[in-house]
Amino acid sequence: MDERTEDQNLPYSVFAKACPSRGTLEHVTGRWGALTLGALHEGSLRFNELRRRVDGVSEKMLSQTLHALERDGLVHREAQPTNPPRVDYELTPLGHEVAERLIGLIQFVEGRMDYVLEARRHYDATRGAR
Amino acid sequence: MDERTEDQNLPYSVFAKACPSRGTLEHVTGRWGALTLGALHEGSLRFNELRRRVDGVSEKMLSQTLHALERDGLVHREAQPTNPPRVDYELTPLGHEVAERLIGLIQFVEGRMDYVLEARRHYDATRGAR
DNA sequence: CAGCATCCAGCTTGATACTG
DNA sequence: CAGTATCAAGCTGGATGCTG
Repeated sequence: MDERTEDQNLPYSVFAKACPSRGTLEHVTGRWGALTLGALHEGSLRFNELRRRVDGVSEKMLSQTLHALERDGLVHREAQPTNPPRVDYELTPLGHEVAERLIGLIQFVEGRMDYVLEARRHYDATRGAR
Repeated sequence: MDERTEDQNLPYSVFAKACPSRGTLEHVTGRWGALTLGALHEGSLRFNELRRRVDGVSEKMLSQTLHALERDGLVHREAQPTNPPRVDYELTPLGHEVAERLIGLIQFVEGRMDYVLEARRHYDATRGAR
């Protein structure tokens, strides 16, 4: 059944369905999670700044993403009880570490896109045109 | 000018909506993509082996995932024209490099799950119970 | 400004059945 | 074994409207 849990006897394994790390990973690597972490890694931002920076995100998704990241302890929410309200979001130390690794992965992939696109061209030429 | 515009001048940026790296990243970090890369990083596997290893994946999703990764040049498909057919999947060198970074991220997060779970508990206690 | 609640279109996904 | 085809269901996510 779960031979996988055997060969990787890690405390929390994404390979285990019921493991909470699966969820956190998805918050981190999901489209909006990744972009949000990327944006906040450069500095703290307010809600609407973030919304502009992470272009294409809706209020709902940004709000949802921020809640998930905050709940996971990756983002800190600083609300000032002023009027109009001002809320700043920033990464926690852990959030920064996660963001660094994520950005590393992203930049690695971006740096190989030529190779990837070439592979795609080849794949499409061999598979499609036959 | 904001840095996003700069980003868009860079070769391939996930921050640009229309950039193909966004797609590749999603193949890599998506649930099945990540698990598939993780499984294959330990060695080549046949279709049904993979299916058993990546527990919970349906034929359709595995097939789809494999195609996407193969098309991106991360997975190599080795089909033998025997009967019954035998097909082996293995990571390409690039696939291994991507997998390593991805696994690094995953293990980092897994290693901090105690912190994350504690953050969740705190968040739920402060937000939920009011 | 900073959000939450609601609705619903559509994409993703999983089951099932079938092919080579 | 190694897939493809099809279809229904469910979840994702965007648009809209409203609150403090």
